[in-house]
Amino acid sequence: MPELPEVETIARELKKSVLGKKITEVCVHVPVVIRQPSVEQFKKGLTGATIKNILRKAKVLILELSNGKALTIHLKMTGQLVYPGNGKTSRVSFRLSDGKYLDFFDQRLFADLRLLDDWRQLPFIRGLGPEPFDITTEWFFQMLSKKKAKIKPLLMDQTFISGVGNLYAAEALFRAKIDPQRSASSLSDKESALLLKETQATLREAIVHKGSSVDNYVQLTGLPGGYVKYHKVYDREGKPCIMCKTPVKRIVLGGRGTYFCPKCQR
DNA sequence: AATGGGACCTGCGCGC
DNA sequence: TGCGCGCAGGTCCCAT
Repeated sequence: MPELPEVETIARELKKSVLGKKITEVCVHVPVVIRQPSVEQFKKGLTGATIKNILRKAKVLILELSNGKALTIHLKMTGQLVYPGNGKTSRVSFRLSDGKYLDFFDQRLFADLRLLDDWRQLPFIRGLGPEPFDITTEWFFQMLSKKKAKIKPLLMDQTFISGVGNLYAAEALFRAKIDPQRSASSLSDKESALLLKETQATLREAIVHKGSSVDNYVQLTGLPGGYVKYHKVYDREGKPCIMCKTPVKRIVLGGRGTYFCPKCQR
């Protein structure tokens, strides 16, 4: 599932390969993924526009266009962007001025493509909390101290901290040795400082390895990301903890599968 | 107000 | 072998 490191990987690759190119044709093979505006308006607004800038906010990709509009893409869980693609088997294909296709795939059709006049006004983006890279240890501690919620669902709450999903929340909590079931306000200043540090480090390392290919995530080239082999707890239920050999436990927290070491994480 | 659960969706893995 | 069920999770929405 694409989280901040996966989307950052794709954004960096898009900058290298499609920045400055013009969209010459838009093929919408599966209309349901176009959430805004109508499919006709979407195609009309994109065709002929040049990709002027590419950025990422949390898990959202933003392609700013020469006509002042922006294409936003939220991959949700199974979305993929591939370049160069074949322009045929995708949900949506963008033919570019180099004659190649930027293909959008999405097995489960949860993803969200929009063409917006002002992406900053998109309610989801307006509601995003700061990314883990943008806060200080003092600030983070203050934020946690006001929250009774369990720490792991809170880390995944995009209005609280943005960019972290189920996988990296589990990894960061393991590295900080914090039980995912603890109330956020129960964390000491030292624990919260360590959690922020490990969250940042986990995300950075995942970016270096171009993301985690669980489910469908692939890089823009179609190759898998390389971070899965560094996962310490995620999807390792019953396997020995890498630190103490205790079997990794899986529980459901906030409706999501949560992996942790019951001995190391307190 | 904050939290929990279902809906959205499809493919895969499991058990019978 | 084949079928049906449960599960996977990002976000929205509604109920409590």
